Amino acid sequence: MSRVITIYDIAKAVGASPATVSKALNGRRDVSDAMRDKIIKKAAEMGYRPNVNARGLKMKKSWLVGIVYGSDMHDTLEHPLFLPIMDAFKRQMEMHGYELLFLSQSSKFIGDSLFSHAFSRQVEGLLLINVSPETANLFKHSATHIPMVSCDGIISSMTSVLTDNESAGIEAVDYLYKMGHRSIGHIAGPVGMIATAGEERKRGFKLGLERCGLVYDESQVVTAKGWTFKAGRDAFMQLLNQNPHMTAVFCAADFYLMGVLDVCKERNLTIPQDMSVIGFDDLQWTAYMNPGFTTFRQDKEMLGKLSADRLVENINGEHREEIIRIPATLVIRDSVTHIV
Amino acid sequence: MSRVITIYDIAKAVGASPATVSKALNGRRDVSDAMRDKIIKKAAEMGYRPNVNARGLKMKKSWLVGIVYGSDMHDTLEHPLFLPIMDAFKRQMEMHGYELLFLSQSSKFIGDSLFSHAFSRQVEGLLLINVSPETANLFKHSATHIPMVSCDGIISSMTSVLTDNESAGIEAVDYLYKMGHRSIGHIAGPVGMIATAGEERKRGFKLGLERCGLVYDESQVVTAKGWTFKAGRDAFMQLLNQNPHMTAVFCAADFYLMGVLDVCKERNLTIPQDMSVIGFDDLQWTAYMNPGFTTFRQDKEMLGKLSADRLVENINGEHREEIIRIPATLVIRDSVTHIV
DNA sequence: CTGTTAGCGCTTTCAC
DNA sequence: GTGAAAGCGCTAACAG
Repeated sequence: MSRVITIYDIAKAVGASPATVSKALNGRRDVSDAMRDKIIKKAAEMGYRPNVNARGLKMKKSWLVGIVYGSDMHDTLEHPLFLPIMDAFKRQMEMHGYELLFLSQSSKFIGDSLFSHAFSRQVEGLLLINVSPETANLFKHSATHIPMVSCDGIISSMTSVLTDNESAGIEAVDYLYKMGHRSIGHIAGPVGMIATAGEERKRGFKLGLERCGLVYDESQVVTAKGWTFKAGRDAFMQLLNQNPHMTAVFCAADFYLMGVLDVCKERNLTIPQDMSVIGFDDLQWTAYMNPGFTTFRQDKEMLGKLSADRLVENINGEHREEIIRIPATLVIRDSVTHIV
Repeated sequence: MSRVITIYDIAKAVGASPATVSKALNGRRDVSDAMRDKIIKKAAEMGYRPNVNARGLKMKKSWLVGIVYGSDMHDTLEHPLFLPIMDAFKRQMEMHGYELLFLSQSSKFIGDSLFSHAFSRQVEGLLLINVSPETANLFKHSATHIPMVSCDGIISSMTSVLTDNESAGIEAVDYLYKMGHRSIGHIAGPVGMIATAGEERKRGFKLGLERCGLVYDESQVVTAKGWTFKAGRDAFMQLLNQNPHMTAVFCAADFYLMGVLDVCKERNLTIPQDMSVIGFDDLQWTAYMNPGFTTFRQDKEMLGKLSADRLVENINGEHREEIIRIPATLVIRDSVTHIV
């Protein structure tokens, strides 16, 4: 940090006092127009940059929020939702005048230590993206209260913004039903993990069946043992064995698609002729597979934006604990066939 | 920002002066052990958090660096390298005592305005991840000089940290050669884009051929018109037409794999029996395809870590402009066959 | 060892 | 309209 221009320098240059410069730069009305113009011009000329920290020190307002992401699983770092959500969040926070401090939960910084950092930097709020339940707990039990919003995961006692998984589940079944399918299976996401997405999608699946007047049987759902290819593969295998006549499967995650594909190849089942499939997340490659996969797209833009709006509301004192749901959209490609 | 504990509060509580408290808390030696213990204990008890900004104001050291990411293409937000690199960078910066401010280059904040932000926050350095050439230019021409490191892209006049693409290209050919292939094609990445990865990999391809004693012919390389599936598909089609006897293809990006797959299916070519293929990036799904794809893995951890180390060096005044290369590793799976 | 003082850059009364 | 003065929380001389 080399020699930097301060309001004192400007004051000296235009022959005014620092106070006046401050006022002019902040658009106060009690400065003559002539003086204001002169100051603003000079400031630009000298390349003045306000020292946000000094200002914050005085005003007790940092205009900084922290963002905490990631579970302990390293994989999530490659989760395609994170960056888009963060980016949308950032853009919206910028609209509100805030900037972002990056606070991932690396092992050493879990819990209180993470809070220390946040506090020491005077952050005014925290966005939690997909944090692990343990961390969430630490946060809730922390003595200090700081406005927080959880995105892509429900954390009780704070506003949570996430995809309407249940409705998506219903829509999946509905779509499959309309396409003529009557024997539908579901590979559910694991429970007890980050977020409750797995359970919610499964609930939607059941509700969808009900609405279409189909009877639900335990055998139609197999819960995968993780959000991975392998887990999907195993689950699908079991599902097929339990439902030899199944014509369609709704996967709670695109990751499972690969497993389904694998098993289908093994058993000589063609997609979509012999097996229709719907995924979840619209991962990049799903569009390029052959056939292209029909899958749900989460509205990452909205997820980030609304998280930002809620967080600002919280910061401004309007604390309300609620769960906000963003609809997912079904992206129809070629992995579901119409049967008669 | 509610009522917050300061060193004055602690001073009062233990009956010492703020200066002593400051010294004790900062591990200075000129405080009696008894007093130090008392202060530290009290501080913890009262939940004291140092105000980093106040300290920075005094010390002229913010312990903050900014991170600028993303090209103008929205897609990059889903680029699987970003988050891992950022995360590795963050962890390493943390080791050095720094925290991260998030400065994506949303359209409105390009160029000087981005600098204003960075400056106003007193950031001591900037990490540029894969920024667009235009932005890079704005940075270079900016009047203000602030230590910068470019990751995953070469920007002249600053230290750049990136994968050793050329060597990877050589290795690809070498491996293919050892597996018995003699007619090898290459789908090159587009030129003039972010980074020079495309050109570098192509250069490696040619060098590899040379080393293996194979003659290179123009027809063996087709440059894709982007980093997309579609571009890869078109390129491969052309490549096949130009080289009917080709038995292997080295793709500059995993994205191209899908296109290759597509064309192979069309032409009834089985991978790897009829066509061996190598990709680049080790995207998650490449492992789960059937067959699993052989591809290069970039060392995101190292990319982030070294970027951090170099940036800190720069901040500490050791300015050197260099290009640091990190080797990629060939992840061998089943998309290359041994021919006789 | 400990405390007093001054000042980092900024904003904000409150006189003038 | 303008400026002098005080203070945000912290640290660095420098006395004592």
